[in-house]
Amino acid sequence: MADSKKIFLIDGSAFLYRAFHAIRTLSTSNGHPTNATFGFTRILLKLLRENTPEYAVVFFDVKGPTFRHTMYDQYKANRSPMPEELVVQVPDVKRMISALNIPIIQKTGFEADDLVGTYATLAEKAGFQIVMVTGDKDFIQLITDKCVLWDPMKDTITDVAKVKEDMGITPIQFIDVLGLAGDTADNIPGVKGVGPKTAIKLITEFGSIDGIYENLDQLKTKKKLYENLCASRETALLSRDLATIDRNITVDDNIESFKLPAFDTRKAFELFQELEFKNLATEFAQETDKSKKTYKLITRPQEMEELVKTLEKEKVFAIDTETTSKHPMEAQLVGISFSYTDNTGFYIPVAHTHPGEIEQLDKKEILRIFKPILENPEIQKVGQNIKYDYIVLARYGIKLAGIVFDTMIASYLLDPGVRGHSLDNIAMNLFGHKTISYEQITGKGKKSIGFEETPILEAVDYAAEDADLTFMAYGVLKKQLREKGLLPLMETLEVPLITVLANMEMEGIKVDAPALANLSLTFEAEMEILEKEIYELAGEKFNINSSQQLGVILFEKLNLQTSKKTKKKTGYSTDVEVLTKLAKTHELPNKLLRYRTLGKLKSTYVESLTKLIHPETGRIHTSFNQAITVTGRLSSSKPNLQNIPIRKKEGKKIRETFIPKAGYTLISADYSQIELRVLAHCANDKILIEAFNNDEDIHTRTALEVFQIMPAFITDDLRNQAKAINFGIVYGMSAFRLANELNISRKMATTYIDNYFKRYAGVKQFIDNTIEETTKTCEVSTIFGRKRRLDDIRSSNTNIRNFAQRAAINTPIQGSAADLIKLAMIKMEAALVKNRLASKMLLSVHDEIIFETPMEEKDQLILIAREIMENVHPLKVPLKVNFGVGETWASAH
DNA sequence: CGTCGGTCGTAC
DNA sequence: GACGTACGACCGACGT
Repeated sequence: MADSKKIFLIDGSAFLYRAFHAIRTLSTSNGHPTNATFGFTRILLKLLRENTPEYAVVFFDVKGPTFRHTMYDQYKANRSPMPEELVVQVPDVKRMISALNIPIIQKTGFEADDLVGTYATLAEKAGFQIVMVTGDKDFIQLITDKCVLWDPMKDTITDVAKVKEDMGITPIQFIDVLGLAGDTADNIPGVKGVGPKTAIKLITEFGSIDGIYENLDQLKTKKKLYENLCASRETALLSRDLATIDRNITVDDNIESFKLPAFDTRKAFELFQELEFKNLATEFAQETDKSKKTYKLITRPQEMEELVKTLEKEKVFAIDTETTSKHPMEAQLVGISFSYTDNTGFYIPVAHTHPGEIEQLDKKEILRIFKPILENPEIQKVGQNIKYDYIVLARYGIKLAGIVFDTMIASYLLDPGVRGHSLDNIAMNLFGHKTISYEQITGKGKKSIGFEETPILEAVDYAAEDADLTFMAYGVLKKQLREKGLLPLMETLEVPLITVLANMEMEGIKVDAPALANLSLTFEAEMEILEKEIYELAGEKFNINSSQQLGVILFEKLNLQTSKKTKKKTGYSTDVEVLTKLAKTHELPNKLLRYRTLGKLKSTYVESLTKLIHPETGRIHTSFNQAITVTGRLSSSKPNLQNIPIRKKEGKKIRETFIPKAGYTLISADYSQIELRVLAHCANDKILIEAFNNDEDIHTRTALEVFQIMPAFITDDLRNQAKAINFGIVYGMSAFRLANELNISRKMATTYIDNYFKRYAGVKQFIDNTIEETTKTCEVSTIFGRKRRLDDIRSSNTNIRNFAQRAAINTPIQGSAADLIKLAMIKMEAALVKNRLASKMLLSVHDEIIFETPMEEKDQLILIAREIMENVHPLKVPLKVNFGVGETWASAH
């Protein structure tokens, strides 16, 4: 038995519905529903993987009347038609099944059930073991010694023994059970008053419907049942016939045609990509077909000289470096790869520690050969995150020039909403290629080795592929950028910014390490005391850093007033707002707030900054990420220098540890109200423009407008309230939030907002227009043409839609401000060079640029920076920059 | 022992 | 539910 062949007969129609209902909603970005397709795919793949069947076939019903409708015109009459969202998925499901190379069978006038019955009979005759794959109990009648029923969703197998055990009948008797009990789903009437239980009992006793009617007298004692049976004789027989699965349809009986070939991986991949099943697409993506590729190892000087000549002639090539670290300021060069035409790549090993058979040319010699071409601005270079390679090469004395394109940034500009613009992702999206993974070469986790330790022959394909795919992606992405009108933004803003950021990263910023160490000690000492006091107040030790444990102490042990739950409702909230309230009634929350403040400063700032001081430069070198934020802002990481504290006293001490090098000073150049100025420009708002043109204090002006009082009556408090309103507008704030913020009634907040929009009518118009336009196009743009997709703005979910609406308002404002400061940075660097200044740009914090300037250059730098930054791009309002000079970042601000 | 979601806090 | 954009420390659940 075990060696007989197994065939899976799959009830496609049943799974279509089950998948549709099992998975709530799922659709592609353009709104095409995919939940049923996804669910069906999952079931099918699970089936194929867990059973690796040799034979399988999927059956579907055909729309329209069947022979059962001829027998009984009310058959399935209560069935509502297939929902439209499912109808549109049927072709997808069938394409998916075809891509997996599983045959599909359907026949006009019959249901999937009858096809399963017929093929089960045929297969049994042919000596197969049969597994019927369905959740439909009607199929029980088909079970035999060779044929079982498997429900993959519940993972239950029903065989002859199970039927006997559950119901005490044989499978074939189940037809008669259905005949008596009927089936509401199929609108099979059965006998009135007889349900499944009674039906089973009757069939167990009498063997069949015929048996019952032959012995009807025996049931006279049960009056109701007897009467019902008498009245429904015809119906019972009809129901039985309706419930009987046809096992003898005329069909093509070539079971061998159900033998499964391998998947059509390519087709499946393309379909999954089309349906936006990302994980499945990745799974079905194929590794690059190596026969198409020419990846060459270059080790001899003559070969290198030849390659250089070719690259010179080609005028544009992709470059990629292999190194020992992800951080460009620490990385040692291990190898360089190039590609100048599709499907080719060259790898030059530079410093593999286990070269194997291969002889590496001396590093210096290699760099000498390639330096001229790398530094030649006429020869164009393309890279994937080329800022990284620029920094690495710069540390080897090579100043990479002629950078014209970065595939990571291109991918980002095309869709900044997508997280992840790695070459792997890009290659997958553009070519459906799975790249050779880094782990494949170096191993994973503990056992992993550095790239320098990889044998050269194993590194070649990996390294060359990166350059190859980068070059290939360059061609496609450039075309896509052009089509979307994003090429100017790329070429005039993002590409020139690459080297500006690289230079800033390399420059780094000095921190006062001893001062940091002192802070650490001070914080630590106070935290220790607080810790003891907190345990005492709590009456026990607990993990102070665990908000969960803290919640239990505060609200269950000490019975303090609970005010709110956490966002995801996982427990009590213990954030600042809550603790501050509680601090009025209990000392513990008060101590905790202090503990949290110090802990935050110590672990997030003091300790991490200390760790990140570069051993050679003694400075801190952040990474400015150019392809992360949805709005176009930069982000900063390792460490994040864009959230160094400033607002509170303790935090300010951190900022004070950022200092200039000897003989220099720090200068901060801060755009004043850049976002509100951008808003004034975009909204073309009369009052806002007037206020900025007159260089008024914008918060005071808003106070005047909103509160409708004389200037003399504007207090600090009123100005602060107006400030909150101004900020809120930029973020799309609600009356609820404003009321909370200002501690006023919601009604009052509504009045303020109404007043605001009455006075600033241009702003109101801008918000309405933006939402309306974005709903039409699902896209917002900045002044410089940067785009962000906002498909959610059409969501039927109010929360999601509101969120998208606020993002639609905020993005052009935040994004345009980001565009402006990026351009300012580019122009500033050029100006520093042109004026032969020794000043350096060190940091950019959204609306601020930090310079390190020789004392004697101070005034000149401010003059130049003001000129450039304030005139970076003409708007309907002037741009204003405030300067601060100081011996620490805190005092420069 | 790594990953990942949740919570909290810092900046603009 | 209720204000946009980030990074990252810590906890705790979960999987290997």
